Amino acid sequence: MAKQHPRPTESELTILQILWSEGPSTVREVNNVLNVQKENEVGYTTTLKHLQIMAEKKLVSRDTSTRTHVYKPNILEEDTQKNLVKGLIEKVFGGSAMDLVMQALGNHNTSPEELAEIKKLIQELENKKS
Amino acid sequence: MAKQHPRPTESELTILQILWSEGPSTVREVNNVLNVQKENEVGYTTTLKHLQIMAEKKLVSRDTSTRTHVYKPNILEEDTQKNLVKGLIEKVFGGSAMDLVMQALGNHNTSPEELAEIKKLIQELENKKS
DNA sequence: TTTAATCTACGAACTATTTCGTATATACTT
DNA sequence: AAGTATATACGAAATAGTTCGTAGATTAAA
Repeated sequence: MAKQHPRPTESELTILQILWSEGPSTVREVNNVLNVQKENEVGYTTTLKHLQIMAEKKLVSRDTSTRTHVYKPNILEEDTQKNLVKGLIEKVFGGSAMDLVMQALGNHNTSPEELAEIKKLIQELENKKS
Repeated sequence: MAKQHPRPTESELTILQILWSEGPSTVREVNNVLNVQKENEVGYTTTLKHLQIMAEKKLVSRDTSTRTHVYKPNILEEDTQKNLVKGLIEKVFGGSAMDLVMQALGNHNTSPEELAEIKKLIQELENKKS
């Protein structure tokens, strides 16, 4: 059975995104990324604190062998997406994955190529069923 | 331009679900539903307080003409779903609605009928594009 | 080697959310 | 009418999340 990590908060999710896309990073690096993408400055120690708490929660692990610690995500981006989608489906769509899909497709621009890809996936799912 | 309601919290969302499915309800009624669906009892005044706050935030409106107030949702379920999906796509799927769809389809059981319905929607979207 | 820069740890303020007790008013029962 | 049940309002404790200042240690620069 897989371990049960607590659900990341908003801020934690933002930081996880950075770690997923940038790879293992120092507090300074994470903080820099935060400050280019956000309009409102985030203090260095704020980011530090977040990462420390995330380490306590085991959302990240860190290498403390050098003075400047290096943090890396301890959970997979895909698993996190999966959990959040699952939660949303249960919480807001009465358990119907399809309702969410319809909503997402209907209200957001999706290119013909993407639609084709989805069709391919549906095809595969239909084959698996039979 | 549409009005800007604050995003409902978890608890508020739970209560909104009840109002959407049950229609205009009293505090007592909402509280009863909460207590059958949840394992842990929720105090009456807790539910009352939630609804009062939600009224302040304009998430619900209430009829106070009788002693026992009647609350009804002030926002549409569909709009709320739309906002939450939009947020999730931006926050967790890098803006790609398709990634969310793939995730949702891949990880949850979807019946052949539902898949057919999604295909129909895709068809419509493709026609619209051309 | 003194000074400046940078790092972690820690505590604490501040805000948001959740929960409920108590007071007070109103309606219902007997 | 007296007593019980039920309603709203309000305050405030309890919990969770966010933000940052300050202290002390370590490294880099002058």
